[in-house]
Amino acid sequence: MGLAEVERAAVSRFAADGFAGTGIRDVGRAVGLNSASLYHYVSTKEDLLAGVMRQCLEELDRVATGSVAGVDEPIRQLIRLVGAHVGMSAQNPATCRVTDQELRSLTGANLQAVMDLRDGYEARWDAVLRSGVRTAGFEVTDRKLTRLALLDMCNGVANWYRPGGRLSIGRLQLRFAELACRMVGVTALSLREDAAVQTVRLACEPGDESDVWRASA
Amino acid sequence: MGLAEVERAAVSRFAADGFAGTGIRDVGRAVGLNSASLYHYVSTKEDLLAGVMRQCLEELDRVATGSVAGVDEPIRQLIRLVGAHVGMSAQNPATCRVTDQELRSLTGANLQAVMDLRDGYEARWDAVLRSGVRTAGFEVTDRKLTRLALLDMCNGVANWYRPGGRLSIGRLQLRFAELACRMVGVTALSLREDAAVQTVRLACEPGDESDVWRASA
Amino acid sequence: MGLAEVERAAVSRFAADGFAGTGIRDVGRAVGLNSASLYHYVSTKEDLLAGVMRQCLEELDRVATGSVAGVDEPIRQLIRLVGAHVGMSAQNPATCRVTDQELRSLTGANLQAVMDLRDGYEARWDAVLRSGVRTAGFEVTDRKLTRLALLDMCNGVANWYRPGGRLSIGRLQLRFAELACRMVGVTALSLREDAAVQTVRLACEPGDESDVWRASA
Amino acid sequence: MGLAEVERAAVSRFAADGFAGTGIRDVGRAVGLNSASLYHYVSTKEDLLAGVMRQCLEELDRVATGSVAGVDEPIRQLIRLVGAHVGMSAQNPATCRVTDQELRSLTGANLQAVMDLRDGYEARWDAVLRSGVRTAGFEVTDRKLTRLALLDMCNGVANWYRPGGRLSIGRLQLRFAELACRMVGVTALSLREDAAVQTVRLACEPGDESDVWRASA
DNA sequence: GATGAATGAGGATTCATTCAT
DNA sequence: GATGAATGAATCCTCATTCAT
Repeated sequence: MGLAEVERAAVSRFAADGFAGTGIRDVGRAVGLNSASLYHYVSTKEDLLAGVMRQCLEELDRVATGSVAGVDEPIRQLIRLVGAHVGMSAQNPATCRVTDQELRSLTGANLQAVMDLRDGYEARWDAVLRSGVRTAGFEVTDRKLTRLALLDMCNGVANWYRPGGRLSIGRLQLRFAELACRMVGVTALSLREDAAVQTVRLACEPGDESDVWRASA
Repeated sequence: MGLAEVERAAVSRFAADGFAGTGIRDVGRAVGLNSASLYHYVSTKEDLLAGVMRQCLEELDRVATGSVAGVDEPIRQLIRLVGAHVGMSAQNPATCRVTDQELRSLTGANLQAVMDLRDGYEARWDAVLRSGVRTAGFEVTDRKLTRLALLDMCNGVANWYRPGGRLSIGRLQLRFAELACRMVGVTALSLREDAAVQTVRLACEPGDESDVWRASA
Repeated sequence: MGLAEVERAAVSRFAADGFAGTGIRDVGRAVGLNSASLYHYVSTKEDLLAGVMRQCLEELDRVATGSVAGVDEPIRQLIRLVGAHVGMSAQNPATCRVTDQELRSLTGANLQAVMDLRDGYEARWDAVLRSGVRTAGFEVTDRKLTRLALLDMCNGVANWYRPGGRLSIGRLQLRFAELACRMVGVTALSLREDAAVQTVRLACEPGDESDVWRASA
Repeated sequence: MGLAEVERAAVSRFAADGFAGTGIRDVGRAVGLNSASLYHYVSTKEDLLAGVMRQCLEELDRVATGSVAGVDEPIRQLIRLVGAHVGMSAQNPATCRVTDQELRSLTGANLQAVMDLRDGYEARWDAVLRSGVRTAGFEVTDRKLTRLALLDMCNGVANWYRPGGRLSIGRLQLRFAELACRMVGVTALSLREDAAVQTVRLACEPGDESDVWRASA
């Protein structure tokens, strides 16, 4: 028993019922711990949330950064960003859902820290789009709008993808990269190599045995 | 004072803090009513939520249905669906956010009813994609995935669009329709006419004076 | 049922078990109210305490001020201060005990407000001693120490006096005034008239039926 | 590390925040011990309290008994009782405060034992007053009331005296003895010798470095 | 000696809801 | 149509205490 187990249980419940809709007792029940015992591993319900959100965004940033490192062509960078994001979302759907939807549940320093991470990450996408428009013939009418559309599309994956489902993660990355390329009006030559960004399963992502997906029908 | 005011207040709070994170007293405070008085207009907190979700989905379906009625070409149908969805999302962002995110807060008959509406609506998109692939040369590798990507992209609008912002709703519809066409690999001839689907402001959508957007930074 | 009843119950319990030793449910039980219902009358447990402490100190100050108004001779002023303090303590023993012992349970603005009241009241005693020493032959070796000894002696009344006991309040005032005069080395001529300061029962002082005294043995 | 250190920490916290307001973890933190480790030295939080109260009352009784042993004149006995009590209070203010105020926190056998000690001690004062009235011209109108006034006055010392303050303990004893003599209407001849009763610092009295006095302002 | 882990009970406070007025 | 009063259940979190290590 340790922090990781607690976080997995928490993410599982938060993803299913939302942060506000989840009681600390629910989390406890999900790890097989008295609600009081949780407080050996965690200082506050909100800190528990903030912890997993930070892990998620930090890993996302790390993967994204790594994936575009040493790659010059903007279209290949874009494909890799999509691959990274989709890979992370598909491999850690619960954590990503929580990270995407529970900003409003944070306050004070937690909120600030997570918002900073998110803003930094989004800036990375914006930079790729900008250079693509400038030097690689991206046909983008409204850069900000395109960035939002791309990110919302990719974020969606965490809402419906189930590990072990019909599509493999590799296929998913390929398809979304293809869509992204079309959205910026560019035909890519190296889709297959670039989209397959390797991502990891986060320590806080609940295992498949959890019932996160029960209520989604 | 009437049901509409109560619903507006409720949507405003639900959109800002989530259903579980909103107290019935918060809703009351937002309409200037004692929490007990709310129960003259509403039978239950959950019913209040279910009511606005139903209104939203029913209007969405009505607009979508109307927009494609009498239109034969699949690409024009798709453009109109996008226009309808984006228009609704931009004109009723709070309601659409709530509708999109609070399925998990419903139970029993409420859940069933709303899920049925949603499934019907999504089937409509699927039908357009199917006929597009069959008869209009849509380049769609995976139909279900494309539908999800399209809908997630469009749903995203409700998360960041602010009425009176930089972009008019018409522009927004145009841009998103353009993106959608690219995603299905088709060049449209009548973007401008088809995308501008007329949508209404729902009775339950809170006015601009509300502070729904405060915490979104 | 109203705030006064709640305060009486609270004072009764606080006096018996201390503020920290009293649960909000205990207070509720003592008024015959669900613990949740208390929050219709009171915003916070600490505010409940602060309220009664302020009432007590304000009334004490009012009585003391009134008792010395228009009286010139310091010894008569001293006798009246003693009469006022002893009268208040005897008529409101529970409230006075709580006020005397629970400063440490207050925080922030509550603490500041009550400390200001207390300091103002003590300054009044000091002023009488000073003028007594200067103009009325008080034999006081150490003024501050004498003030502390006098006040501690008078405060003690609230710890053991029971309304309806052996001594009437009038007798008590007389005896304590006598002791105070001796302590400052002065023989008073008008003990009987001056000591009998009229005091009131506070709205928050619990009635005799309460079991405040149970545990004192 | 030993029982004494634990008791010192406990007294320090109890004096500052009260018994009920002090958590066992607070005590632990104050000795640099895990809360579980405290239970090697102590069987129960209440027993910890009872232990220090007993030490205090036993030492008080010992000092008082010793101080009047072999002294015949009631006035000299009274002076010595005052000297003993004031000396103990000034040298062990935290312990004496706790002992004076936390009777209500004891139960069962602990309560009985401490009440017996206290009653025995008070009886000693009463005896001195009685013999003073009978054989030494004490002008005491109400013996019980006088005893209470004397003891409350002396007990007060523990609430405001700080070791190393303006007054030495010797001075303090002298002043209080003087006040006591006046209260019983007798002029003493041997104040200086009799008042200077030697007292000890209890093993459970926290050192000056503690922050017991922080909140007293 | 010391501690981390664990827990049932209870801390203050808020919850959605009811009902008499 | 509106509200103040009331409540049982639940909220997050802390309590004193135990025990295996």
